[in-house]
Amino acid sequence: MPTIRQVAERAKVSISTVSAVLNQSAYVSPELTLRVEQAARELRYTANAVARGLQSQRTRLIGMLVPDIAEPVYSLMVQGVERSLRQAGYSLLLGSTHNRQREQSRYLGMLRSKQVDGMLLLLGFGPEDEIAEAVESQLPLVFVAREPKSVAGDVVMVDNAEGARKGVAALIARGHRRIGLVVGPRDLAVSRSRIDGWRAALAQAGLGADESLICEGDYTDGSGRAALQKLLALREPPTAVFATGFLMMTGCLAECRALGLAVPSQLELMTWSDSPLLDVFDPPISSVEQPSAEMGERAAELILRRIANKDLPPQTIVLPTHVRLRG
Amino acid sequence: MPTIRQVAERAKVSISTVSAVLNQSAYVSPELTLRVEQAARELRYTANAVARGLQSQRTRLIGMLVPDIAEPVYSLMVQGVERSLRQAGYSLLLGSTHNRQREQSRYLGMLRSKQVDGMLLLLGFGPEDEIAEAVESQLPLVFVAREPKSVAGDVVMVDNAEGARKGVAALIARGHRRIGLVVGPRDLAVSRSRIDGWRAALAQAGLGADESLICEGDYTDGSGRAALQKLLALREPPTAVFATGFLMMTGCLAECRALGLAVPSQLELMTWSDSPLLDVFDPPISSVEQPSAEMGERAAELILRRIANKDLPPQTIVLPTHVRLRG
DNA sequence: CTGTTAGCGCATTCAG
DNA sequence: CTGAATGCGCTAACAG
Repeated sequence: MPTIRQVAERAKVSISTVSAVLNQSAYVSPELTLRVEQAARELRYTANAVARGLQSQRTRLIGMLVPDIAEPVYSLMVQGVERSLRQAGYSLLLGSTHNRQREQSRYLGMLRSKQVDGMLLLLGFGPEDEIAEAVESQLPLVFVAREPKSVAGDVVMVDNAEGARKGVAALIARGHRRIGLVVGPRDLAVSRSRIDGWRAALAQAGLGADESLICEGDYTDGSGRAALQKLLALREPPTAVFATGFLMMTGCLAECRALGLAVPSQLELMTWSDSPLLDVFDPPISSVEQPSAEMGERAAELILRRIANKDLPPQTIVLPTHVRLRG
Repeated sequence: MPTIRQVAERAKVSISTVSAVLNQSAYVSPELTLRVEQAARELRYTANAVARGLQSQRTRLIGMLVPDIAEPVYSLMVQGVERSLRQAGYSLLLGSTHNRQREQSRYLGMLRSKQVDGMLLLLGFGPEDEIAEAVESQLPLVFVAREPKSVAGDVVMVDNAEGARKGVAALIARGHRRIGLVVGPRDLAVSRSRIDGWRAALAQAGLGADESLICEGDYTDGSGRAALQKLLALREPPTAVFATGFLMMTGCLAECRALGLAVPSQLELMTWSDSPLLDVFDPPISSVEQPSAEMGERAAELILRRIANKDLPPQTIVLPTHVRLRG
């Protein structure tokens, strides 16, 4: 790889002149500019971003941690983030935590050491203090689809309680009285909010909230299958199940298949996802839609904004959810 | 962020001693080792990977370019790559090219400037010379799901011609005689191979290959819809359509829905994907499965191997495809 | 306006 | 076995 020095030698100027024309950071006479540009082209010179990063203390790197890249909701968010970042000339450093505390910590350290200019944290688990530390370290940070209670940072989210309430209310309006809820781990605020929404909808309809209808999963399809088994084993099984994750829903669906249960006639399914696949496949699965790709875009915008100005007050963006009834 | 110098001062040793214990690159007396470790812990010291990268000329960064992160096949590959890289202590720099030549060039430059230790190129478009240049630049490079003709590099792929042949043969075995083919752009070797496979299957069955049954798409669902429209408008429309991309298939399916065409009874659909969703949804869509996640893993292993030893002979890994008949 | 110089944080000689 | 010195490639003062 050619260095700036080689370009300078070839153009017969000093390295600072080369730097000046490359960064347009100072006036350079047209003829020297031309000589430099030509030399750079001939050498196929590309500035070394590592050296530049060391000097400027900015890497133009944004770290992003997601639970699982292959889950449609997250890949949509990643897509949105990537789109915004690329436009702004930033690159994306992506990591998958698989909802594991250990992986998250490890990645947090890795991203810190790589000197990312900012981080996007999706639905992180675990002790708030580790996160709080990251916040205090002044590193620009945006939480996505997470509800940090203790820390004051930038957040992009949807109103989980309200979304769940609307979804369950829609199921009630369809005549369901016992509605199972498959949520993620309870130590996530997101899960608790959704449970609250489920309760609120039932209360509004004057229905009791049978806690045994709540199943905890870990967003894998396996946990979805297990949850459905548990729900169907109840003395009074639900007639509808709201599985708040795409894979957990497909797990439920697979279990229905295995049991020969007709969907939605024998058991109605609802999920939390905005995958366009729900429109083209049977059985019809209603859903609470969140604008995942847009959340990613907004998160990227937020982090860039904060990088530009660290003193901005923390901002929370709450995007709307929509109930999509199908079938 | 604390620097190595601050750690040294706090531990009352020299910088090189700190470096030695942190990298275990030289013997340091137990007591000094202890002092250094404690100082590092107290300061929450994390080595600056940028400075280290500048010095060592290795960033432990791997760049990966995919056409579209949200396409299931690619998110599976990304997942596989990320899994392998993380284990090896490398980070993933991810970019989406949207099958656009411009974006690909831009990213290629960006990754070069970021001094990635290696690159994973998925199904890249465009002039081979740009790619060839990257190869000649000695930068470790692995092609995935691409068939570079001119260059000799590491490759992970599936046998596209054979996969397509098997898929079409299966459709023929089901009684179909006119089989539409929706492929990606013809300037991709992958597409040409699949067309070859389609032809081979027809030839083996003694059927003519009507070229008007071949539609070119761009892997978006919109292009899938358009392709199906075109196929159905033929004087003699196909009874089965092989859409060689997940989104192109869902596009076809959406169009069938819009037209009230029953799948598979009136029109059978086959796709090229290993999305587990195909197992749980209706209508049954047969598929030619490729092990996408594994391709990602193998690609990551290959690039790490090459980084470790640049002089290894180029290797091509061809993974098997499987026909999954559904419905 | 252009060239010289001093670090950015770290790893790595080489003396001591 | 430990510490002082050099340079990775680049930017930003500063001097000329």
